[in-house]
Amino acid sequence: MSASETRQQIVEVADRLFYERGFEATSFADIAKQVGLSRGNFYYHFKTKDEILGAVIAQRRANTIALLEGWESDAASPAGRILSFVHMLIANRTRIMAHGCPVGTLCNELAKLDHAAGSQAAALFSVFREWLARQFAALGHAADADALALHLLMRSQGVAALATAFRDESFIRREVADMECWLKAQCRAASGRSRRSA
Amino acid sequence: MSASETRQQIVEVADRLFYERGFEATSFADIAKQVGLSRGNFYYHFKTKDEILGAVIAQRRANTIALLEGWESDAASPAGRILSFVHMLIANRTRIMAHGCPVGTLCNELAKLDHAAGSQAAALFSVFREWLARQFAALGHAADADALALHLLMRSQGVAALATAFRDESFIRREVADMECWLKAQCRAASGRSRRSA
DNA sequence: GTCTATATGGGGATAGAC
DNA sequence: GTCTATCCCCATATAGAC
Repeated sequence: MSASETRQQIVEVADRLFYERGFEATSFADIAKQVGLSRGNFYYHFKTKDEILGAVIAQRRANTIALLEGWESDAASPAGRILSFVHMLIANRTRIMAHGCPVGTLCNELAKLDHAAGSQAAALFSVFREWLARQFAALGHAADADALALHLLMRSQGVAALATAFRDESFIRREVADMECWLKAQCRAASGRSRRSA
Repeated sequence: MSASETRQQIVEVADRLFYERGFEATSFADIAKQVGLSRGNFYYHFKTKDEILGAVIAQRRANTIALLEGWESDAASPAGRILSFVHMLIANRTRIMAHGCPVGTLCNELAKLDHAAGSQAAALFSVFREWLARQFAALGHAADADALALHLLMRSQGVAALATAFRDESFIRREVADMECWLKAQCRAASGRSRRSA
């Protein structure tokens, strides 16, 4: 197998294990075993654990950007795009109830470890934040687009955290429905304002 | 020093370190050092790390119940009591921005470790949940008291998660203000309903 | 590019002297 | 109740043969 293919496999397995078990709890041996590699050979591809973490975060960032671009082309309206974000909670509910939000839990873990990559992990949130802010701006909320983006991110994080603790799928669905209501209210507020100013 | 005093000191130090650094990342040596105990002597008080975790969770549970009882006597109205809960985010903002919510981050970590104590940690959420539900019921929201309690818990978790990632105090204050608005709306909805049914 | 063998450090946990 | 000394395991990381 070529080096780049092996490297890619390592990153994919590490990505999954860091999510399912956490960064610290995942050992080189765990990753090497699932890739089908000896521990020794592992170091040919990655010198340190932090290097793998950096590659995993970079891949998550690229995947996130691709995901958002997909939503951008799938949905015509800003509101429809924001709904795609909200419905991610339902689409990924099983994994969320088992392991939480991949971004939120990684940020929390790295914050506690005082790890240098903490800011790069937090930047994954920024990718969502800026994309959501653009959608809210397009919706007519130019002035408070960032605050609305953060508010929705906040809700998704809260839902993920409690869904993990209580393993309650109906809670997720109820809160998603509440976010849909909230979003509709934001749409009305924006169109109401534009009518008044017209 | 008496055994019970030493034990209590161990639990307090472990509680703090589990919060600040995480459960797995905290070693016996870390705790022993801060208590001023040798590693060997440590095992006189606690046989396993899980035993310490159990004691820490039990203490957190007792502290939480005491906290809620304090709010119960401090504030006369259910709305005032709920506000005490909401304002906890501001009172603890510095620690939250550094290490997240003690309950949420512990639940997340234990979920990933597939640790047996995960359900006991989640029960800490239940203490808040049931207390909040009682306040909402007293407010006149008997039918959806639990859903409202979960909704507020969800928000506090979301705020804690993003506050840790972005270290943004103004975000916390803005979302707390939004929760106050939401709470007022719930009060109006309850009193409006009771007037109509009268 | 992959392997085995190994160095080194730290973790949890125990035994037994004081 | 506290200590030192020690065991064992597993972690990251390296060296060098193939």
